[in-house]
Amino acid sequence: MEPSAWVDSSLSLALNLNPHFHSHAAPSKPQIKKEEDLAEELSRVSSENRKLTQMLTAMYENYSALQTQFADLMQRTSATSATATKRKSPESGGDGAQTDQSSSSSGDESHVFKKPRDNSCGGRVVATGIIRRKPSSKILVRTDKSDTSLIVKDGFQWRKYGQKVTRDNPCPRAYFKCSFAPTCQVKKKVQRSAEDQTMLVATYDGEHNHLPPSELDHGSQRSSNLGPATTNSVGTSTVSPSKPTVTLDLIQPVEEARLNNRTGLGAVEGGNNRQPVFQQIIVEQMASSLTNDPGFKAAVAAAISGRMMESSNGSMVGKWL
DNA sequence: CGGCTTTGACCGGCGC
DNA sequence: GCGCCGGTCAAAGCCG
Repeated sequence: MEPSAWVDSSLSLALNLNPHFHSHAAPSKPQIKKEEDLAEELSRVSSENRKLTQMLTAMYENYSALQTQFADLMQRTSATSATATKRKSPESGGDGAQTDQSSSSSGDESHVFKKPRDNSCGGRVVATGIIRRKPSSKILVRTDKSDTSLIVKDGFQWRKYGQKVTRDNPCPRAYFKCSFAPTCQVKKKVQRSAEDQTMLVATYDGEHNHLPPSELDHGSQRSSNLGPATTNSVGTSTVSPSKPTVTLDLIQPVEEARLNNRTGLGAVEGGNNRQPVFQQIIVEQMASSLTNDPGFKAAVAAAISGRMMESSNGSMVGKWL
């Protein structure tokens, strides 16, 4: 399945950016005319604001639908693998996402707790998501075919400290440490998927003990993003005009679901029945994230100025600038 | 010159 | 004990 096919993530900026195109002939009473124009513009801006809010809400609903579908898929997968694990199948090498979940995440666990094979049963349980003793998450990032780098832009600052070719994948695996805070011990591994080489698989180990640099720059107070390796829930990397990537967090939905249950912000048992207040918070965060992003501002400014140049023959530029 | 990447060497765990 | 493998170290080189 192609996630990007389900969610239309394109943000149309084709708004009505020229408020004066339906102005009448030269006014005889300029002052009144100006007030009328201002009122008209105000109502227009309000309606566009509503449009944007609706778009954000729609985006959020698509996101929730994806999460629900993935949670269902994971439940079915774990149900089947619970029976499948009775017969040990090392290196089944099958479907990428599924094998990643079962084999490599248990491997990640083993490296942190230094008791890798002592409790192989425990490892299996961990892999199915019933017990998670360590914040480890995995994300898949679709990249351009021509992009050969192993860089996943997630809003954090990473220093590469190693690269290795592993046995089960001809593509090298890169090892990164968080370099933003010296005390931050978060690591991540990035490797191209063996099945689909346009997909980067990033595995995060540990928790950041700081905000993402981009968040700090903006003075944002969203400390809730300190979660497991902070897989940039809604704000950080979604605005990346230079690289049209679709990020699908394969672990976070489960984690977030539990968090929501704890905080009472939303229930996820068996479906997508979050409370409106949570939706509103998400929408507000997305909007805030967009408005705080200098890149987004620049893109909007460029779009606006472009439209102005097109439709106003240059005469209205002065009014807008 | 400092920070980052590259890359071969090294280390520890595990299976045989 | 030996070899394999994944993960890490650290020296060398690169770059702004």
